[in-house]
Amino acid sequence: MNLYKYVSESINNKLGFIANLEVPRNRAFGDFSTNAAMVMAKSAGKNPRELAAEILPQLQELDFVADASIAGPGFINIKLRNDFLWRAASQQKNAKTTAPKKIDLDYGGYNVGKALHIGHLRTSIVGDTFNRIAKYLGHTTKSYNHIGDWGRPMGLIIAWILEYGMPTNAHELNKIYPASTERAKNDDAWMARAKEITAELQSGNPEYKQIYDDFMKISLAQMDDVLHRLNLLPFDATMGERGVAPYVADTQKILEEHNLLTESDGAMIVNVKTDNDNAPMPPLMFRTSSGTQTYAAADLSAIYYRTKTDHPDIIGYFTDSRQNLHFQQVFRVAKMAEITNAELFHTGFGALTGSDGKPFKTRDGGVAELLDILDLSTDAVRSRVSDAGKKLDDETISAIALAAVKFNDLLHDVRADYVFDPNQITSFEGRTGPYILYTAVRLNSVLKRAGDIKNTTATELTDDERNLLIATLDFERTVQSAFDNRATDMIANYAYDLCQLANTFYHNCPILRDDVDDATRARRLQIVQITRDTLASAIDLMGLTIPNEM
RNA sequence: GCGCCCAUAGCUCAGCUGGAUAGAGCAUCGGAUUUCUAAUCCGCAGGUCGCAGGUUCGAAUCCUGCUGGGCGUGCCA
Repeated sequence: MNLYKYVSESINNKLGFIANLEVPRNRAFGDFSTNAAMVMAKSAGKNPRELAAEILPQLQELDFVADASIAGPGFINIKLRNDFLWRAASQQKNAKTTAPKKIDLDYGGYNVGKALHIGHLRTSIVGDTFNRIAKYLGHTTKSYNHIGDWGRPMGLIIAWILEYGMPTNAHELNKIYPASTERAKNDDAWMARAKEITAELQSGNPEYKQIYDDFMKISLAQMDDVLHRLNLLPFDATMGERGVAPYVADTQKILEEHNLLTESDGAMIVNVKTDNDNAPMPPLMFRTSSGTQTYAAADLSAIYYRTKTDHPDIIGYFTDSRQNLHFQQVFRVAKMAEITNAELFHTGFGALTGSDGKPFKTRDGGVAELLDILDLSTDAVRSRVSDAGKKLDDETISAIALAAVKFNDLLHDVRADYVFDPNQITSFEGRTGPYILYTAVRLNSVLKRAGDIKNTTATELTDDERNLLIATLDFERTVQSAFDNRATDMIANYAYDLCQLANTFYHNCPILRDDVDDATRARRLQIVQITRDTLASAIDLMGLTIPNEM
């Protein structure tokens, strides 16, 4: 049950007034507080405290209110009845929306012929978690991996392969693009050749197409490997620049019908600047002067394709914030040309920086590869396990290591830059993924030892028990809020807060010890079960798995 | 130049509904288990919420200006 929503609506119905329900920072004040009296006081021309005294009896009539009192400038603090709390917490959670939507999600966006690097971490993890959140709420999603598989990098790679031969594995393949780009910097003829090959590949040159198909296989296998290791939901479609290429002509036709396309310096552009813009708003480039497809054309055509085939209510993108302007342009054109009616959103991530505030680089100055980061974390877990004299299998070690990386990434506000510190990834105390999993393992361990759990009732609850139950009742609101705000970090922060309360409870409230009476034991076991189930749901939304032991 | 984003404890971050004494983790220091997993728990200490104004009964939160940083600003994707 969404406790907050229930209490808030009940109070509003009772008072016939939309009041603001808050959770007091200091829990000693109560479980909830409302500023209704303070807000109403102004229009009523009354003193807030006097008004609070008038509405207090009405609130006390509500069946879930154990106690309501006036505090400070006119807050009304409410304490919930224990039996109500118990019934609410014992209910099956149901966060399903009453208005399910069709949502196309675009994240991942990997590049063919390049290793996945640290920059792909957020789009993968945050996009995947958002997808899981949307599904949890009952929406229908379709996830697209809009891969970079048709642009100039393809020409650069093919040019290299023509000269030096086909790579046999991903490691070799990944070296080609950087090498070829480096050469193009000082070799204009090489760059011209790459551009030419790109244009010819796009217009169907069979020789280039064959080479392309060959290294594409290596690249797709590499992507699958990473997806698997990150425990991401499989993409519903891996369809990128090339996949939408057949729809560019249709899209172009629509732009022409709306008289939006103009020619400029040999390129085809759409002017998107309006008189209201004081921001720089360059035109959207639909086709380059050398005749190649642009990424804007690909994204527009993707919107066209998705609208035609999926009829989505929402199309959402998760990429880094450097593409903010790009998506602004694309969205404007999509609306100007009436390509879609769907709500379009783009969530741009901040960068991962080093401790100097500059984009994160490895010690040798290179870009950190994603798999290297997972390996780093795995090694740290392994040595910690062996230091502690524990024996855990590889699967468990991988699960813990992955939790460390993913949770660290999910924890931060997606819009802000955050400092990426390898030491933090390999430190497992406090607010970390391993802490979350450890808590779940502890709770599972109690349940396993306890055997069957019978439902019970409770009217007396200790503070530790109450706080924990109330926290579990905040889960549905958190998921909804994470969805509304596209803020996956809310899930991670919620999970951490829940774990803190769970560990405090665990420490202070013995359950299976001999000196615990039956009623207390039954009550606490049920609390453990409720907490475990809630935590497991949060862990699942983050795409983590709970090990059997830690 | 112009635009967007960011600035909270030594460090990393919450505070996404404008509320009461601004919260965590790490690091430092001090405690707790012959006990359901110590990757845990409890405590001490640590803050002019970048600066200056404004709106409000009330501002870390909203507005304006400034400073500092990141990113972007038509043929890379």
